[in-house]
Amino acid sequence: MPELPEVTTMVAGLNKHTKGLIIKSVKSDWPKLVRRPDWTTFQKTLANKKIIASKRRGKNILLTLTGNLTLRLHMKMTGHLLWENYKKDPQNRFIHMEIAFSNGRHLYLSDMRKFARVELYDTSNPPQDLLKLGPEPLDKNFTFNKFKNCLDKKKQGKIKQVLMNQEVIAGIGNIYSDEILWKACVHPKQLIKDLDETELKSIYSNLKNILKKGIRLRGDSASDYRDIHGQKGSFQDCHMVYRKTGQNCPLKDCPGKIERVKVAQRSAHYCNQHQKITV
DNA sequence: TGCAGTGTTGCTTC
DNA sequence: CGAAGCAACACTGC
Repeated sequence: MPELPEVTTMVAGLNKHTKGLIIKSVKSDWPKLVRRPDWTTFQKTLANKKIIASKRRGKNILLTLTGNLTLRLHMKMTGHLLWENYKKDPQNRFIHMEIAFSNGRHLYLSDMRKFARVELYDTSNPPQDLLKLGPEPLDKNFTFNKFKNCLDKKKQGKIKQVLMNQEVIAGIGNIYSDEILWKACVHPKQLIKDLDETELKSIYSNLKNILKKGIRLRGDSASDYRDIHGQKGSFQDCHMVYRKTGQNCPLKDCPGKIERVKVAQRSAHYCNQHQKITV
């Protein structure tokens, strides 16, 4: 599930522990997770490369390596990275790749469902889908006007689906979009064209605030996510709607109940009283 | 017991 | 072109 806050937390951990380390070898019991180049070339190319720094772009982890190379990791649904001496936890059993460093330490990729994808490319020639990502929502340059312009491209779209569209804004997934819309008092199926200025402003500011809160709490471990030490984040303790179907709305004095609907084949959770569709 | 549901994305189809 | 459906995989919970 790693969304922007979880990926941010992982990248911070990588920069603390793996910066400057030299890769000795790479192993995998599921080489299929490497998209390109082919597994043998991947192994050979990585050997003796140094990690210069790690960064995040959307939900992607990008490791800048020597040799003008970038190692891209996408955790998809259930992937997370684990550093040497990580905490034992049932979610940390699914190790499918191991990077050994010349100082004897290791970085592991655990992924129950094996959806995670790894890609090594020339930094000057990044994959198309990375280039197509929308702006970073926590960027200083991501102003309210930028936000409105992004949404304008999807006038007929439903707000939840548009918030999760990585080509519109990068990094938001199912959990954070539900929480943002609950706080902004907007129904997940509300069409972009029917949002008024007040609602847009509220979505914009809550989007920034809730993602920042997710980062402060080191991510959401309601399910499988763990940080690189194998430890849980705590955003799940602050869920207002996500997977709370049937419960009372936690908003002060709101008599509503939490309901679940499908939006673009994903489950959306919302309050049936203070998140109404308006036209 | 069995099958629907689960955080994401990209490919195929219409 | 865009949107919808589904596959990739393994586990949980009804």
